[in-house]
Amino acid sequence: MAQTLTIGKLAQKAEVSIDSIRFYERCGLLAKPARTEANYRVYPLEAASRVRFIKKAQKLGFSLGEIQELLDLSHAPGASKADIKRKTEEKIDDIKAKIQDLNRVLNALEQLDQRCDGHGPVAECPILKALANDDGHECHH
Amino acid sequence: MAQTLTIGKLAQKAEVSIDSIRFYERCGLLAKPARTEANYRVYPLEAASRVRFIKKAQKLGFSLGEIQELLDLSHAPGASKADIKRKTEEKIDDIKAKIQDLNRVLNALEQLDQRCDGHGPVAECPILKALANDDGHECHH
DNA sequence: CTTGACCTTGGTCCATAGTCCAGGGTTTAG
DNA sequence: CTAAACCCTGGACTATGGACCAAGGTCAAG
Repeated sequence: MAQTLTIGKLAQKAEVSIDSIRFYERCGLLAKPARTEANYRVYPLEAASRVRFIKKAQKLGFSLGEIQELLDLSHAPGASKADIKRKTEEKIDDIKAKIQDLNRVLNALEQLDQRCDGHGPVAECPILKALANDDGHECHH
Repeated sequence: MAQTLTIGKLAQKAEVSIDSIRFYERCGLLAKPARTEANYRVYPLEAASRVRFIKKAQKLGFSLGEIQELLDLSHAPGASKADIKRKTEEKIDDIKAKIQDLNRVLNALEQLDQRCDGHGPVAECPILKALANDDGHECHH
């Protein structure tokens, strides 16, 4: 019977909120669906796969804009696997760069943390001192 | 002569924008400064250290809200070094968690990437297929 | 005295990915 | 028939960290 889905059923099947589905539609990630007489959205069953595609790609670090590019490519007649692979590898590099940034920050924080024994009043805190001192900025007159 | 700074000079010394300084003031990170007759903000020289404190802490991953907590602690009479050390360690854990999340995403992306040889039309792309298939969702009827 | 550089307030706007709400109409179960 | 559960639109709101704007006042150099 249910060859089609209402927005609520689709949301349930794809495990997202109704609002998200309307949002994806506004962004162009989801095609505008057919409507009933009463102006209700009517989705084919395959719409659930599409929404889950979006969710999975999001979990892999792709933004909605990037996901749209992936979906566009997947329908483009001239597109090749290399195009998708390239986008994947760009994202990989992207994430590696973020990890490196975070590792640098982590190292800096750990070094500060080691300098502080955690005993005594805040006035002598080496962490605060490190943040407060003006290394390399005050002597350019 | 210049025992004090205008907002423009302060911004220049601390290497931030004028807008940032006003923004920090609105957020309570920077005390409201004295004013001239003409209603210009007048800062003591030490204000530059304070602004640079904010910038450095930001580079270490602290949000403005967290920085305000650090600054509050640094002036609280009962605060101890342990309080600062604790906040630092919380941030360390925070960043470690982010790195782990990113590493998980990275692994998943790299596995997908390896599955694709990069040759041929997009229709057979294993990456898109992996995102499109409905593992573990379609069979609960 | 005029020009340009600086300062003021209060407000809007950006990206991101939605959430929530009001004020309607519709459909379904009892 | 009625109440609950569903659907519609459009707009406002969330957090973050500012950037940018208009329209005006002020200050220093030439």
